Amino acid sequence: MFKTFAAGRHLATLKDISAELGLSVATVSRALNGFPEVNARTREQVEAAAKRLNYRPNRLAQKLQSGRSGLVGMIVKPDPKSPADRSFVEIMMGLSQHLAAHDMEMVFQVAVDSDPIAPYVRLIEKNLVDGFILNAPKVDDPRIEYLKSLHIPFVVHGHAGGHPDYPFYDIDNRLAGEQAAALLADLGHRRIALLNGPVTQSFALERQRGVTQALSRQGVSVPQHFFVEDDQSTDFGYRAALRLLADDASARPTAIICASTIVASGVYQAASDLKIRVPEDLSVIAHDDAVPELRAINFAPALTVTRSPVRDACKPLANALIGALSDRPTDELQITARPELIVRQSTGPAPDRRN
Amino acid sequence: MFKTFAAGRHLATLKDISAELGLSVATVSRALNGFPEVNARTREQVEAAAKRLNYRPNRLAQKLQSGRSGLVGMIVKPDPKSPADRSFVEIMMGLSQHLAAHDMEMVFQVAVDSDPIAPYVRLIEKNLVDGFILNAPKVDDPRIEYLKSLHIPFVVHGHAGGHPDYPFYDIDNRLAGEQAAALLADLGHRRIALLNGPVTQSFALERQRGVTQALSRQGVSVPQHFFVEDDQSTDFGYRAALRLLADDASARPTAIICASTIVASGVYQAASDLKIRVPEDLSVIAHDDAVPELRAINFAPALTVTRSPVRDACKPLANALIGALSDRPTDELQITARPELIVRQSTGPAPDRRN
DNA sequence: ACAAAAATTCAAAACGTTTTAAATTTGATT
DNA sequence: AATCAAATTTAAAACGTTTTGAATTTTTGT
Repeated sequence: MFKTFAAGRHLATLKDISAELGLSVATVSRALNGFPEVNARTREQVEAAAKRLNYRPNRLAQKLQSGRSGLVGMIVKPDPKSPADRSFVEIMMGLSQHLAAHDMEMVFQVAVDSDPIAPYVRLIEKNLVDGFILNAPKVDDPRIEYLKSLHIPFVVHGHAGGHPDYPFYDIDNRLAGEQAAALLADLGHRRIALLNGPVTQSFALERQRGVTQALSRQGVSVPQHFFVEDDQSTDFGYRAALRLLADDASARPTAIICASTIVASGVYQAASDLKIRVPEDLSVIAHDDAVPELRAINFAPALTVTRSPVRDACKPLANALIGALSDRPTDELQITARPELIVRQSTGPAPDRRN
Repeated sequence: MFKTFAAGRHLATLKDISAELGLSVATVSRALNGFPEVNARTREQVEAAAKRLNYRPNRLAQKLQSGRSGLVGMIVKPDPKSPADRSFVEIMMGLSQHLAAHDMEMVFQVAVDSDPIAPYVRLIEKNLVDGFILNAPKVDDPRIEYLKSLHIPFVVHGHAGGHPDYPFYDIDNRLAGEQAAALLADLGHRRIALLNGPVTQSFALERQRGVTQALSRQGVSVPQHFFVEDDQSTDFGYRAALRLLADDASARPTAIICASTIVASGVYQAASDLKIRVPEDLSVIAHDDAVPELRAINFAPALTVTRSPVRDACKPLANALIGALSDRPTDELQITARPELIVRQSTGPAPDRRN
């Protein structure tokens, strides 16, 4: 049998401190909040008493007064097409840590609604959160327009195309595509396939642009059906690779660019099933978010990647969110990180160039 | 450039409604909260006005008054030994949905501290949450003692051994172990190995007990080194299986019980590398949480499992938490679910029994 | 028509904080 | 010692809600 939350204990309040010291509540509040006008000795006493009584400000009362709650919302929408996609977890975990360092908390919610903004409305109308973290933005994401129209602070992991006027952290997905395609083209590959995420997601669109750009710069043109898009599952990688590699050796791709290590593992499987050797017959390169599940270095042969750890996004995102909450100008809070090209054993010269 | 949260809009308050109708704030509050003493016509008017003005109660003000916030905390501690363990995600996502249906929210936090209760203290002292969801309890988990001592409501996914006097949802892990071991023993297996989770976690301890119990009932005894425990990674499954199966055919296990499908996939890999056939030379059975990442049915051969979907826990857990928050007696809120034994193609008669 | 009872509404206090404007104390200057 | 300014502290209001106890209105019984 449980007592209610409040029943158990009494947390010290400003009033307790003020009673203890014979000061007014106002002075105590100011002392603790570092106002310049309070006497140095008074401040010391107050701080000592606060520590002694184990005082913790009541966030809810603060918010009631100030309009700030120290809570930020993160709403994730599971994609029914790829229920195993847990890319948000990394961000959530990292962000939560950095927010905690600034004494903020994250309110988490799963969106089940089909209306993309409904869960945001819900949280906003509850008057609970100061701002939001958005992830996996779609091209022209309606959530962004909505939050902007309400002047509610938010930061975006990724960005939604165009010239964003909101804070975001993103990696240079176009560059990642370019790096991968350029590496392969330099190795003599001419039939290069791309197993991409859905191009309604802006990261996938950018990657595709990067690949296309690098290829056309190098004068390589590939058939349309070499560009495949779907969820980012191993299964997708497996099936798509099987199909592409079913053609005879003169028509099938000699290199595959994968949206993720997850997809690449499917490609490895397909190649192994078809007795196609990596990298002799087929070069494989993937983009690597460095999530712990599937590490590129553990592939056999070790996987060549364009690498940009998701973890890297967390601190800048937390800082950007805090900046946005305190009215700092947006343009200071826009970060585009460069992926790193790491060449391992899964890429090699095009088959007709060997020897 | 962003305005602060509050700057943008004005949410209707009780005062607005009371002004609109010429009533007192108190009456409006009562009307909306279904108090019996308000006149039926008045209530109608108030409800109409509330809808018209799109009134939403300010949760923070409510909490300030009532001591309830409608927020529950979930704190997860990533295990440094198995950084890829994301078993909490399923619970988080499911629970968040059910909580939302009751107009509650989940505050999420990652624990970095080595002190297991520190993050709980933090959240409690902020005076923010009404209760907690605990997951992955250790045997005699200190968090449970702490929360009980403070009379703070919580529910546990899993349980911490003994005769719990707190609300929990757990599967019958001992039964799962028994089912698996009994199936194998019935098939004639005598050398049965167990790749378990760490027995400091109570689920793993229970499974082990179940296995031991079933085996001793059937008069089977296995060498100590057949019981292995570690994180629940594919890698662990792979390495442990390689080691166990390295012995010659008369000494090595003829069946392996795995803590999860993840571990089983490592075992399959090892068997494949050693040219040991499943199920002819080796039977494999795993416990299946039915997480979307790795589905037992997609294994080749399809994996025999004891199955109990994590998802099933979410609704009972949400209900239990809500019950705990409203002082319902604990014993109504204790649920132990039976796993289901699903025999597929990865288990068969012991090799010496074939034909 | 009048008092008593019941039904309904109200004003005010409370929750814990911040902030405004005013009051008090201290120190310096004459 | 009196005056003025600066430094420090205070009381009170505000945020939006619920609840207490009292006040008002309506209904009932005679």
